[in-house]
Formats: sequence, structure tokens, C-alpha cells
Amino acid sequence: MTKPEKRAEVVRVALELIAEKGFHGAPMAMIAERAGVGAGTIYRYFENKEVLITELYRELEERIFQALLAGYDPDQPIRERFLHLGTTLLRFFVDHPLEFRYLEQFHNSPYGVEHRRDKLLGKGREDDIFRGLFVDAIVRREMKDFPLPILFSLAFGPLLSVARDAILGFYTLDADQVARFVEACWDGVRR
Amino acid sequence: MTKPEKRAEVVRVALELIAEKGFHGAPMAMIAERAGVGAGTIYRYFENKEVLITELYRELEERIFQALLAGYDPDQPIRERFLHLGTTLLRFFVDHPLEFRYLEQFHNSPYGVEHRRDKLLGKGREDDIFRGLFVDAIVRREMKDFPLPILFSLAFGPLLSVARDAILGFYTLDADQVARFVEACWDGVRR
DNA sequence: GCTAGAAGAATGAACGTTCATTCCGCATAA
DNA sequence: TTATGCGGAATGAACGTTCATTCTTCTAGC
Repeated sequence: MTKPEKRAEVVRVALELIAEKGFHGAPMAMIAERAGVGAGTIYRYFENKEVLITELYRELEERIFQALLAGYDPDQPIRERFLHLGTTLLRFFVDHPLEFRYLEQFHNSPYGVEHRRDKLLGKGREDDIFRGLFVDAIVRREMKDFPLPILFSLAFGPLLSVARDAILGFYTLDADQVARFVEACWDGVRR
Repeated sequence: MTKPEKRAEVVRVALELIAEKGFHGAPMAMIAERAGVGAGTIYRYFENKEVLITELYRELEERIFQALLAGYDPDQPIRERFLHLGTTLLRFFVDHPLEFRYLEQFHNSPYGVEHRRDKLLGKGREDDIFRGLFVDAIVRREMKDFPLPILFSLAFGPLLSVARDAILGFYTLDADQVARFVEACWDGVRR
């Protein structure tokens, strides 16, 4: 196995294990074993477990950002842009259960809260695409007049909740239901 | 300290510590110390840590159920019943941050998923109050026609999301905002 | 082209720490 | 005196991390 392959394999296994069993169900020794490398080898690529965890998070964030960007047209009407982002996001989660579960684990950890705090009170990144849309919508009076973070909760709270349940196997979402669901989210935020 | 006082104190401290630092940030020894009892004493009241955790969860569930019941009138129109349950729940969470954080921790643990699975596929308890309302609403065509669990996500996803952020201190919710927010949730589920 | 040696990468046993749980001596009340 | 409940030191399992050693790859000299 080449050097970059090893790193990638460690990251892949870490995603899988942590998504399935949580941070505390994924000891470094187990990650190493399943990745087919020595326990110490991981520390050649990541300073410690925390760095591995946050680095993996960053990579996921980037992939989602790219997925959202694909096919996004800033010139479309607000409603259409909202529907596009919502369905893309929900589909991404449903199609990538491991990634979704990982994000949830991360968000419910101290790292996640810290990270979130920075985002809400500072410069976003893929937030910008959401932030831009929402600010635009408020100015044009097409969305309810709530503070931005509250509007985010209103719009994406249902989305995350339904993705979680679908991924846990409580039910399945077909394409039509996804579309109708995101429209329902729109009903929640729109004026 | 009398016997029942000790038990109650252990439960109180466990709630506090676990809510603030998670299951893994709340070692039994620390719970014991802050509760003013010996480490071994906890095991006179709870077989092991898991039992303590699930027992505490059950007690919280019961308190929420009671809060929801107070002032609930099954004869009111669907919209009013929905608004009552929503605002009561959201207010309860905002007023009881420790309890909310504990519930979140629990839900994101293996116990929680198991528990949830039972609920969605079986007999509810305080669910009944929600289930009854929602089934009623669908039959009368006052809510969108989604499977029940999806409708729950649509209605309560935003609520949990906004409660979480408020409790983490990202913003504060006054009474007016709570009311308007729950109405926005209603916009999401209503036909 | 071949080989000796250096340099870098990988390894996994070992370490120190932390945790849930157990156990035994002690105190209190009968 | 005896019995009961309690405390907290002791225990052993599990973890993240380290480091002395081995293995691999590359370079340089012939």
C-alpha cells in the first residue's frame, strides 16, 4: 500500500467505525487493525485522535459543499433555490448514511459545539451559500422575519430529523417524498 | 442524609454532570463525590451505570408528559392543540436546559436509538397525546399526508433544533418568538 | 547495473491513565 | 452484640499514545 493510500484508508475506516459506533466505540487500535496498518502508523499522519476527527470532518464538509454547489443557480427565484439546496442536501444524507451519522456524532461532541459557535458568530464557508440565500429572502420579504439562526433551525431542523430517522431504518424516503418534504420545509419558512 | 435523599441526590448530580459533559465526562466516581456519597453506594441503588442512565431518562420522560398534559384540552381545534403542545414543549426545554441536554445525550447514544425504535414501531406513552392529535389531523385533512413519523420530524425537528441552539447560548428566545416559531412549525405541517 | 549504506516509514509491545465495578473493614442503630 | 448500610481503596479491563526496533526505499559510488 502506498503512502497516500494508507492515509486514505485510515480516514475511510475511521469514518465507518465512528459513524457506526461513535467516538468511544472506535479505538485507535481498531481503526489501525481494520485499515491494515500498525497502531503507531496513524500517528505519522495525524498528531492525535482529535486531529484525525476534525480533519475527517473538514473533508466531509468540503464534499457536501461541492455537492450543494453542483447545479446551484444564484439567479433563480428564492423558492427554487431553496428547494434545490434542500433536496440536494437531503438526498446527499440519505445516499451517504455513514457521512451523515459521522456529522451527527461530531455535532454532538464538544468539538462540534465549538465549531458551530464559530460558524454562527463568524465567517461561514458553505454557510455562505445558505446565508446568502436567506438574507436575500428576508430582504425581499419572502421568508418570515426571524433572526438568521432561528430561520436555519426552521428550515433544516426537519431535514436533519427526517434524514436521521430514514438512515436509522425507521422508514425509507423515495424521490417524490423527498421533494414533497422539502416543499413542506419551505412552507415553514416562507412568508 | 436519609436513604431516599441519597438516591435523589445521585440522580440529580448525574443529570447535571451528564447534561454538561456527556456520558463519558461523568464518571461514577465524580457523580459519587458531588452527591456526597461513596462510589460503592451508588451501586446499592442502581445495578450499574446503564441502569442509572435509563432510569433517569424514564423520570424525565414522565415529567415532560405531565407538563404537556397540564392545560391540554382534547376538545379544542387541531391547530390550537398543536400550538399548545408545541409551545409547552419548547418552553419546557428552554426553561430546563439540563433536562434537554440530557435527553439529547440519551438520544444520540445506543440506548436512545433502541428506545426510539420501540416507540415508533409500537406502543407510545406520551406519544399517544401526539399520535392521537396527528392521526386526527390527517383524517380531517388538516395536516399534510405524510407517514406519521415523517410528520413528527416536520413538526418537532425545528423545535428541537431551536431549543438546542438557544440552550447552547447562540441566542435567546422570548415568549413572543416562541409563539411565532411554533406557528411557523404549524405552517410546515398544515395542509 | 549492482550493491552498500543511509534515511525514512512502519510496527506493535509497553506504558501510564482512566474508568466501572467489587469488596472488605467500619460505623451506626437495634 | 449483632446486623445493615456505607465508604473508598483496590481491581482489572480498556484506552490513547510512545518509542525502540524492523523493514523498505532511495542514493551514491564503483
